[in-house]
Amino acid sequence: MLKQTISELISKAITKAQKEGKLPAFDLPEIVIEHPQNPDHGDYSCSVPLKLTKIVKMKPMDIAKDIIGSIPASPEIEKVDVAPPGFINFTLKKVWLAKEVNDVLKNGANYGNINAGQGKRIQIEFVSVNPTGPLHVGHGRGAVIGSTLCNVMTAAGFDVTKEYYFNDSGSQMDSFRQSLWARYQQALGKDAAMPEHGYMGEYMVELAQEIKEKEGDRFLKMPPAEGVEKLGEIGLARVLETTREDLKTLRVEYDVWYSEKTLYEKGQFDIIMKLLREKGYVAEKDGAIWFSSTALGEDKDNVIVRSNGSPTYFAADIAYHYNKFIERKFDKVIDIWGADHMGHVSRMKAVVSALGIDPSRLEIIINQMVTMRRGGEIVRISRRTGDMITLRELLDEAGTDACRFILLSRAASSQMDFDIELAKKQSAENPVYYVQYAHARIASILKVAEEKGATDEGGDVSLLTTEPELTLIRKMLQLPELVETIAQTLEPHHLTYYAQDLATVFHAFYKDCRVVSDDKAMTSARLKLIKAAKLVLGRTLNLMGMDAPERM
RNA sequence: GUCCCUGUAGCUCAGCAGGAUAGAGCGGCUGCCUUCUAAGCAGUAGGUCGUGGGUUCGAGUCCCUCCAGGGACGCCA
Repeated sequence: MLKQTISELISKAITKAQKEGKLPAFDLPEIVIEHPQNPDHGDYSCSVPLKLTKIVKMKPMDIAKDIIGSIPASPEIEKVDVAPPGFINFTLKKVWLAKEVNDVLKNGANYGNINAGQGKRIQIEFVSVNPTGPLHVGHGRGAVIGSTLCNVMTAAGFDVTKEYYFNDSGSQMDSFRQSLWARYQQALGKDAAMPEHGYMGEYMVELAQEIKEKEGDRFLKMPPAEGVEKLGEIGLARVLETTREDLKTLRVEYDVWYSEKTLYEKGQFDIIMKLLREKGYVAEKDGAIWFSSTALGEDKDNVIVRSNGSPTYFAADIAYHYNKFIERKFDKVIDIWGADHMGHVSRMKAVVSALGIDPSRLEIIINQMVTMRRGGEIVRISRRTGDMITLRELLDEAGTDACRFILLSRAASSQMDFDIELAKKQSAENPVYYVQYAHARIASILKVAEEKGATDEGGDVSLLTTEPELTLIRKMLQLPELVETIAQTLEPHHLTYYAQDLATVFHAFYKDCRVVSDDKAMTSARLKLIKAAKLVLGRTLNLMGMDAPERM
């Protein structure tokens, strides 16, 4: 990648200048290369001379001059110059830029891939909602961020496992079973009260009705405990199936669906209890067993086994992370949780280090809440009261691509508004259509070219010299850089901005440059360019999990 | 009360490990279709980056105070 080439060029130049005695000795700082906002400042810039003033005690402009004096000529770079107060600016050769079109075409659908991950194994767990009811938008947000991040990490050269963890044991599951049991009895015309903190949503009534129609009253004929258990199993399977379907519609699919229950059945829970006990992180108090997180700097200790003997959600998650790091040996684990899990972050990191695992191998992304609006009015969403807008409803109303784009377009750490009326009403003006339109437009030009017998064969890309053409190429070349940035920062929302930028420069090119014309040589060159642009646009949409339509 | 996230244009939000004149979309206003898709393009208006200090060559970005919105503080998950 060019960014890296330039960075190396500068560090070599500094070393050379040091050897020649122009610069004093010091350890090389990290050389950050960026794109100047003002195109007059060239294609790439570096502010390292400014950073060096503290260490070197020279004027930044002088440092910059010494550095560029030691930069050799290279095939990519037209000129290197110094600009006050101490920037080094690089301008690329137009011919080199134009030739890069061939590189994009050569890489095809793989363009943008890099090898930052070097095949390291990484597990990304996201959504992981209790299987007790339908998904809502907040879950959708985690799903879109997670699946997009998976796509990008794969492109960045990591070996990614996409995983959904479902809590099929524990007290919420009990509550689900009891609620379903009550609704089932009601569906059969019996008088039954809902449990106190039960799932009050209408969907439970529908689920009970559905089961009644398929299975009849057979659960009532069993001993009550068994009936609740068997009914619960069927209900759980049904909810999981719906979850899977909804996510599939959102274009989110997993490699592994991981059951909490198995952590007890297959022994991971016992192992972590033993390990924590051996390491002295376990205390007993009030009849319960606690993880001594305060010993690791936490605010408070946390219960892992209740006084009634049942393990907590925290205990299960410890066992699950033991499985991720120790048993399955992932190099890195990323958990994507909703804002309601914020309190869970620091104790999870603490317990991971208590197990002897470097906590920097665990990354946790918290996605903030989504506020739903219908027009100006805020709609509260709560699964337990059942007052909610489901993800399914949203997908049906606004479409997968529009939903994905909106949910992806904000940093995970920002709360966001999602106005359903706007999403529906504006669907024709939604940014996603702007991007897809650029793709469809290219497809349309290619079709016209084909009809007229024009071809890109033998096209000479060095004919591409005008600003709209070169601006388009420059933007295309940023995709690999973006993949690298996202792999580092774990912030996939930048893709939506890049996609819009790329579409904008294409539309500007389209306005200024006629592709299919009487000039055969130019037609061939530009056909190459737009084929490459189509690939990059398509890849960007593909990374975001969206369609790249041939016509609109 | 303690901890975490957020506060940037009328609205919704970017601003990538401090760097050159603070950006986009939507909305407002003015133009552009006999030419490959006008779901488009060009132009224009709109900001004391919540407040007050500090760090330094330089702060929307880092530190502290305060204000506002949201979230978490459970033997729920």
